[in-house]
Amino acid sequence: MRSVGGRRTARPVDPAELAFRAIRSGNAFEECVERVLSAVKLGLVSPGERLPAERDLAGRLGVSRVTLRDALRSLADAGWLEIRRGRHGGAFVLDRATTKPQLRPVPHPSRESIEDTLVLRQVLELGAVEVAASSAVRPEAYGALVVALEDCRTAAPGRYRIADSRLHLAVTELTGSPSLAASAADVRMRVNDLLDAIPLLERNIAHSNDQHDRIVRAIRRRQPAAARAAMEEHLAGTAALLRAFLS
Amino acid sequence: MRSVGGRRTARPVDPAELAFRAIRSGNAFEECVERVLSAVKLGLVSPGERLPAERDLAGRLGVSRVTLRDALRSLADAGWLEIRRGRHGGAFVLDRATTKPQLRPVPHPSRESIEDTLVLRQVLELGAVEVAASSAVRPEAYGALVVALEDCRTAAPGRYRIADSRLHLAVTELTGSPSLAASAADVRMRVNDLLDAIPLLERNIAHSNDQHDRIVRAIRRRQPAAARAAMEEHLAGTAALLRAFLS
DNA sequence: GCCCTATGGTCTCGTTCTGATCCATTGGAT
DNA sequence: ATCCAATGGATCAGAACGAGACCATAGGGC
Repeated sequence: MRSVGGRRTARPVDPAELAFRAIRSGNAFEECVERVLSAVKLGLVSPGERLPAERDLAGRLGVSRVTLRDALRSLADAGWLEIRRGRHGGAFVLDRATTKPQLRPVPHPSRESIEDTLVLRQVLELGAVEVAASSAVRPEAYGALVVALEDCRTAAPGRYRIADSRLHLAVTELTGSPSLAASAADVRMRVNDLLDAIPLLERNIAHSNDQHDRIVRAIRRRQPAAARAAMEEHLAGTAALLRAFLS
Repeated sequence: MRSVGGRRTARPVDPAELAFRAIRSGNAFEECVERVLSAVKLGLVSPGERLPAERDLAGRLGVSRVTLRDALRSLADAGWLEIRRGRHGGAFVLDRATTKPQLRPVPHPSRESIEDTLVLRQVLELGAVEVAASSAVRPEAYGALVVALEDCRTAAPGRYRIADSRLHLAVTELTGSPSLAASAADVRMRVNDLLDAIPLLERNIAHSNDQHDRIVRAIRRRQPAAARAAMEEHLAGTAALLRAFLS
């Protein structure tokens, strides 16, 4: 926990702000766009794959079909999806979607906001990798992990961010805790937004892949402490990068 | 991490379910009731204290004043709040609110749901206590922690649950990360709902208070490893209790 | 005693969201 | 060739929700 402690002069969170934080971050339409876009950006649906049918997806998201359709159409207009009709139709993720450059230049995040994100990520991902490495799972459950690892190694630079996200999420999925995986996915989106603001160096990718190897190996050998240590080192690298570039 | 690993045969989380989980858990009214009730049940507002003014609170929650008022009125009808008009009026938490028995007999939670909650809690609270113990904070920041600790020691049995929640949240607030504190508050509510289903033993309370002492001492001495170990033991106790009673 | 201010109480209007129904398109099964 | 099933496309009535204006009430300052 060296990477977080020491350098921070934390101001405690105000209980009132904690209790009465916002319930709705926007309207249903915007939240739908956000959610579907996240699924693409996190590699949870790959190019060429189809989203669930509108009626099904609207049900899962707890939103009316009309609202969902608005969101899908606007994503299609923006070049992320292609919507096809008829039997075996649906909303398909376009190939170019994965290499789309960031359009909206997001406002510079505050120092507090960056720390907030990094601390939460550290807690969730360190905890998750430890749980993943200490749970008893059937050997074939590691399949997704291995695939994601290989994907990171072979991914073109433009697709690296997605492959990396997919691998990290595969770790949290191994914990078997849907809530933990969901929280990790949320914070990973926030990290990705931060990462969009800084350059992606070839050298860092190679380094990351070595660390990924160590992490996955420790998980498969069921060595929680080693997995945690490897993940800690991995996260510290990104965190240092972000702190340096965004302050 | 012994308390979680080993006994579980985790089934990995389905990526599609992760990506397309629900956006809205209910309507705005219900979420308002939920949120305000949480604030009371978690001890974030104490009996006799006033909630923020309607206009202010509605703004914080991102909800219209009409909707918020509906929620407040229904909580007043249910005996949680007293609403007073005029200058220095507002919604005040009633004293009896803290000892209200659980009304709705919640459906028996599934085994998966219990594990989900316990795993997430373990990850968040262990991570938080480690961050809290390794952060540099001004000494007076520990004030809330000490008050909450003392409150646990002196609380009547009917109020113990609230004092305990307040202490655990004080730890997460010390991390300085609003998102982490918010996630911890959410999962703590889920834990409390589980705890409502099992008896509260005098012996367990005494034991818990000893562990609370150790945790707070380690935090104030800035010993992350000791704090984590103490918290791990503390959480394992509750987890074992819940697993035993709810299966 | 009067007025001012901070609060809850009420009303109205416009927007968003939902639920439901029916239509259009496509590709496979018979 | 025909039918059928699985999908997207379109529309509408009504409920939920939000923004704002205005009223009512209580307490404090002058």
